[in-house]
Amino acid sequence: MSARPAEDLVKQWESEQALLRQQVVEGDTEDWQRVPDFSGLQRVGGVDLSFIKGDDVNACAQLVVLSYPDLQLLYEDSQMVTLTAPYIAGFLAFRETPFLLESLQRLERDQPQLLPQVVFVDGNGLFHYREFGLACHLGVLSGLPCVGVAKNLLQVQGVNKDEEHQSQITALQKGGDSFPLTATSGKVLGKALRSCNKSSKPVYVSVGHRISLDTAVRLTHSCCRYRVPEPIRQADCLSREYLRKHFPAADT
DNA sequence: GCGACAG
DNA sequence: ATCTTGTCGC
Repeated sequence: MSARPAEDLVKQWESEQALLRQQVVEGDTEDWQRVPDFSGLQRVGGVDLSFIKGDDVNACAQLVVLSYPDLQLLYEDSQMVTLTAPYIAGFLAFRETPFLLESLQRLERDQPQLLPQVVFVDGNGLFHYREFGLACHLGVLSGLPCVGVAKNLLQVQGVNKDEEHQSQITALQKGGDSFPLTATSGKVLGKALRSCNKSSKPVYVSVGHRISLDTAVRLTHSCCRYRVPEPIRQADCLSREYLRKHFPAADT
């Protein structure tokens, strides 16, 4: 009698995205975002989830807060969580957001003075099928400025990884160079950024919430020691470390 | 059937 | 996301 479960779920999720989408603030809202050296910015956050091999249900949700501009670790929180929602492209937020939000809420409860002034999210923001990726979702629900940084290009709204895209990547000569990811509509949904001199493979930056695209790109570059911005990289490293420690490889 | 598919 | 160490190159 019932339709395939995923179909109804996806429709429900689509309408929820459309509703929350209206709450995204696409521009700069903070004073530090408007000055060249980001003076006034002292804490940047990063979130990530790591999984145990062969297990897509149990994961470690990680939050880190780093000092800015030194990028030293000020706070870290690892929490094992049980994921219920499936991963469906375009709906990553429904799988991950609840647990990332809980991490931020624990911090607000226990050490509110350490709350980050901006959060880097592993995934896209407005650069998304319906312009509402994980970074927007977490931004709206937390109310915090968020930046989406994806390691792989999502082919959406007319943005393709074709020869044109490849040649644009080749033209990125040094860290900080970027080019726009423009939708068929003409709207710039994000930017491909060469985040440091060493890596020729760009990262894909887009607005999550309460920040402009240009500011997001500039800030991302300023937080990169390696290809992936330090807050996300630290969150990734620490969550994997946590899993290694608490769930050692179950070999013979 | 083929290709795409953030994490 | 994860499977995977050393290795070739700058």
